[in-house]
Amino acid sequence: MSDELSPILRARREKLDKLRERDLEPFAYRFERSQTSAAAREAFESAESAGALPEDGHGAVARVGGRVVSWRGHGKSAFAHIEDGDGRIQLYFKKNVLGDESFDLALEMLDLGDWIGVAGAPFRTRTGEVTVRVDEWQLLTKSLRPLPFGKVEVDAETGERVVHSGFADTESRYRQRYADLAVNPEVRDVFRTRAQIVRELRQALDDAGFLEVETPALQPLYGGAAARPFVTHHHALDREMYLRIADELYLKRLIVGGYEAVYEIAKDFRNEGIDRFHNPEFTMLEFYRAYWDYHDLMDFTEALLARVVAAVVGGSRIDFQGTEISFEAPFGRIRFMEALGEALEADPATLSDDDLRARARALGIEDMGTAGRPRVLDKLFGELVEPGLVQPTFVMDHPIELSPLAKPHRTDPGVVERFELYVNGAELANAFSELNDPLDQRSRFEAQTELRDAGDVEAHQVDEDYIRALEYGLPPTGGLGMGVDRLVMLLTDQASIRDVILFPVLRAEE
RNA sequence: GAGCCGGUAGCUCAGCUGGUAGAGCAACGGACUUUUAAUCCGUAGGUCCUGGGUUCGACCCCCAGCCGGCUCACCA
Repeated sequence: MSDELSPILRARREKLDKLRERDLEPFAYRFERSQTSAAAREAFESAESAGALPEDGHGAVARVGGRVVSWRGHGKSAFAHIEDGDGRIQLYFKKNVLGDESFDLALEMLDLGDWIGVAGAPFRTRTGEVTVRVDEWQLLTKSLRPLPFGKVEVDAETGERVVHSGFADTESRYRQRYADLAVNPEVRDVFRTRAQIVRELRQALDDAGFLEVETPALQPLYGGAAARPFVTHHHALDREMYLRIADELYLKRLIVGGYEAVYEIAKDFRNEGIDRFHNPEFTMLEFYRAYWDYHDLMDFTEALLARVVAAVVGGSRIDFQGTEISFEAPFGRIRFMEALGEALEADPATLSDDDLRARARALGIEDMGTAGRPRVLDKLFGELVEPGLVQPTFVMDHPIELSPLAKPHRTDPGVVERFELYVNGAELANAFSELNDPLDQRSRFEAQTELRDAGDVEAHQVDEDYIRALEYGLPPTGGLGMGVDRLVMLLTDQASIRDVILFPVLRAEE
């Protein structure tokens, strides 16, 4: 930081110096806390309702710690709130209780943002708030930079918190997430819910007999999705390596190895654009189960999401940005070509490539000149059908060229046994009956190679080792990938992926 | 990558037709021993995102750039 401190920072440094001059340690080593703020309040209230409080109305002494988040001085007394992991509790500093020295020190030295520990007896103020009368206090950490606190107003009738002029600048909130979290408790709640969602997913899979595994994030070849990778270099091996874009091919190798059901919740990395649905690193759940096909996966996915939604929001319905979404099974199921045919009011199979391109152009889709037929179908689908898929819907049976790792449909030529789950017009999961014919897999990879040679940087590479694994024998297997961040967005009602990722990728600050 | 919007005090924001920057909160000093957006009196605080240009004069107009948001493009 700069050598010239702003006056506001200098004032705090001066307090720090004064504390040290008085041999008061501004950065303590520990604090013996007896209870959290919430526990202290509950203990007082239960004593109160049991009629167990002494004459003076004060409960048993509590030792609580936290960050000073508000301060209202009244001369020879002061009210403050501290906040800990459980919430806020009011403190009452009183000169004749603390003594002149301790009281004056608090007035002189304490700032919003400081961490303190206090010991004192809880009581109920005239206005009814459970409050700790501070008998002793101790500075735990001096804050040298003011946190961007707003003023919190609690509506007396509804009990709702209204924050006035808080910390709102999106850029600063993402860059300084620590400050965002420190002053916006509802942001902390989002990430608690995120942890709950991941925990629930994990438990559901464990309960269903899946084995949690870890596969390489650093890979010699990347695959399992169509995306540009991050490329890095291993010095000792002197070779290029890639950050994974998906776990898929490794997880299926494990099914070859004899595990019947595996899953992984991991970061994937894709070297692509950033917007409110995409962060370059994101969390993906993938699971694979022997003997299942994509119908089994759909049934399981419905149950999995129902369980998570029930655990997190307590029901089957959520409100997302003003839209009600129901996760009640069964989800809608539509077939890719049929849905597209309805939207086009014509059977896509009977339309020529030129017809399809003309339709795309009519919709304002550009750059369709070099795209192959499946690609055009995909674009048309994205434009015409996807936005309407608000309630959870499985889109089934995609064109084979779009799905190099999926098994051909058992009766319908030209398509594969695949589904994508759409919610609120966005893709949440992608799954298929896994292609387990190594000869077919090789020719699919080779078709990808042609796309690659034609300049498609996202086309698959040929993974010889993966084909070798398939040659040993992959049992019939169903596999699914789900974007965990997007699920968290839905269940926490956040419109941007950056609001469910603690430290989203941003450009350099300078 | 394109379009639109934004960047002014620590925070939230205002700033007219171009005339030399303001409020609330926070800070600092003072009053106040049950307040809670505490209140009252006073004080201080600015690289107006950066760099050019136009002008007697630029927070304001023009050009270029940086950063962020949204939309589009991209994206299994």
